[in-house]
Amino acid sequence: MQPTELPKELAARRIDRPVPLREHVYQAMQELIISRRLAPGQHLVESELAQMLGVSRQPVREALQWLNNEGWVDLRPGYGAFVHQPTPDEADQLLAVRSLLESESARLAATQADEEGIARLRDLNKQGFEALAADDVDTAVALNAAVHRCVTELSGNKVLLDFATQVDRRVRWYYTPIARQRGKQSWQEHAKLIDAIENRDAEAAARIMQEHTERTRKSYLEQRDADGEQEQQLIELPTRRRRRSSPAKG
Amino acid sequence: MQPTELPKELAARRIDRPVPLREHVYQAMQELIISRRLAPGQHLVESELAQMLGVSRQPVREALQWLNNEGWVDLRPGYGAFVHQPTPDEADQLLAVRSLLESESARLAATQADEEGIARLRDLNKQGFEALAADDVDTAVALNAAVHRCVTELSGNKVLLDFATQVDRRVRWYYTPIARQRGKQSWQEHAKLIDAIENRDAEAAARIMQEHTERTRKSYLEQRDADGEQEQQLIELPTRRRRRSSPAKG
DNA sequence: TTCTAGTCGACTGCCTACAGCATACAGTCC
DNA sequence: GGACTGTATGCTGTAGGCAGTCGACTAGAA
Repeated sequence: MQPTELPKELAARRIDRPVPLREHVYQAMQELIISRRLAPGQHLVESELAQMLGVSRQPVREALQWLNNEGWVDLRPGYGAFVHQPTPDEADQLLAVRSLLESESARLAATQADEEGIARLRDLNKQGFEALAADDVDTAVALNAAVHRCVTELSGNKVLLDFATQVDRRVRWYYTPIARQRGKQSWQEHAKLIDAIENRDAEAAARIMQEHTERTRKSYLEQRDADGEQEQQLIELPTRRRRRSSPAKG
Repeated sequence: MQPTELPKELAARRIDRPVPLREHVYQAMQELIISRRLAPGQHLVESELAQMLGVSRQPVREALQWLNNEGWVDLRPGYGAFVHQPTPDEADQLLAVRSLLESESARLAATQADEEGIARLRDLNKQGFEALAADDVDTAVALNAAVHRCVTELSGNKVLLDFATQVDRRVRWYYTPIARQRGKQSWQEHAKLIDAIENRDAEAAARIMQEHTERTRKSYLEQRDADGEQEQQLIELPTRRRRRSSPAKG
C-alpha cells in the first residue's frame, strides 16, 4: 500500500523525539477526523493506520484511546475503533453544557479574577477586534477560543477548566463553521462580559456569558437547518475485506 | 517476586475471557487506589503491576490510560504513571461542578422526564428510606448514587450525563465517608425534588438539587476540618530502586 | 566537604509476533 | 433453492523483547 502524504512528515518528526510517537499519531488522526477525511462511522483498522503513519500498532492503539476519551472515536472492545458519528442532537447538547460551564466560569471569574487576568482578557479582546478589522478570520476564531478559555481559567476552578476544555474541543468539530461567521457582535459581548468581571458583578457576568453562548447555540441551529453537509474527499483505507460493523446483538 | 493475593483471582477470571484483561486490571487498580492501598503520589511501575496482576505490560498500560482519563492516576510522558494526589481544593471544586451539573440536570428532568422515569425515581427513593430504616448504609449509599444518576439520565442530555458520571466517580473518592453520614434529611430532599419534577417545576427542581448538593459540599468541608486522614496499610511495590519523582523542571 | 564526571541500571516507549475470535465465502445436505 | 457447516482470513488482544533515556550512585578533583 502506498502511504498518503503523512508518513514522511512523521518520519521527519521521528528524528527529534522527546515527544512520543503516539502524540503525533493522535494529532494526525484528529486532523483527519476534523477535516472529515476519515468518515464518521468509519472503522479504523489499527494495522492500516499504523502502516499509513509509518509506526507500529502500539502507538496507534494508545492514540485511539485518547481520541476515544475526547469523543473523536468510539471504541467497541473486540471490534476496534470507529470514527464518532456527530449528530445534531449531540451538538446541541454539547453547546448546552458549554453554556452552563462557561456561565458558571464567568460567575466565578467575577469574584476570583486578579488584575493581571482581567488585563489579559482585555488584551485578547482587543486583538480580536483587530483581527476582525483585518478580516483575519482564522486568528479571530483562535482568539475567540482564547478569550473563553481565559475566563474559565480565571474562575480558579481547575475541574471546571478541565471539563470546559473537553467540551470546547468537541464542540469545535461542529462549531468551527459558525464561529467563522459570528462577527463584531460577539466581540462586543465579550467586552461587556469583561466589564462585568472587572466590576465584580458575578450575576451580570454569568448572565452575559449565558446569553452569549446561547446565541452561539442558536446560530448553530439556524445554520444547520440552512445548509446541508458539504461532501468531503475521504481517505479510502485500503483493505480487501472489512468487517461490516459491530457484532449482531444478542 | 511473590505476587499479592490478586493474581489467582485474575488467573481464574482469565479462563472465561470474553472481557479483555485490561478491564480486570482497571478494576483491580481502581479498587487499590480507592482503598488507598496504593498511596497518592506513588509511582506505578508498569512491570511491577504486570507481575503483580499476572499479565503483561500491555494491558496494564491500557488500564493506566483509562485510569488517567478518569482522574485516578496522572501520566507523565516518559516518566510513567503516578497515583493522583487528591487535594481538599480539588474535592471542593469537584463538588461545586457536581452541584452545577446536577442542578441543571434536575431543571431539564422537570421538563423532559416521562412517567416511567418519575416512577423509577420514586421507587429508588422508597428503597432508600427502607435501607435507611434497616441501617443498611452500603445500600443506602448506592441508592443515593442511583437517584442522582437517574435524575441526570432523565435530563435527556447525554453529554451532561457523561460529565456528571465522571465527576461522580471522582467525587466518591473523597466523598464516600460523608455520604455514609447524611441520613434521613437527604432522602426527604430527594422526595421534594421528585415532587418538583413531577409538577414540571423546572426552577424549583434546580433549586432543590442545588441546595441539596451544596449541603453535601458543606458537610464535606466540615468533616474535613473535623478529622484528619486516617492511615491505611499501603501496598509496598517491591523494587530495588525507585525514581524519586518527576524530572527536575527546566 | 562539595562539586563534577562517569557508570550502572531501572523504566518507558516501541516493535514484532502469536493466539483466538469473528466474519465472509464456498461447498454440502435437506 | 435455502439453510447449514467447514475453511480461510482479517483484526484485535496480549506477550515478550529491545533500545534509548533518565535517575541514582560512586569516585575523583577542587
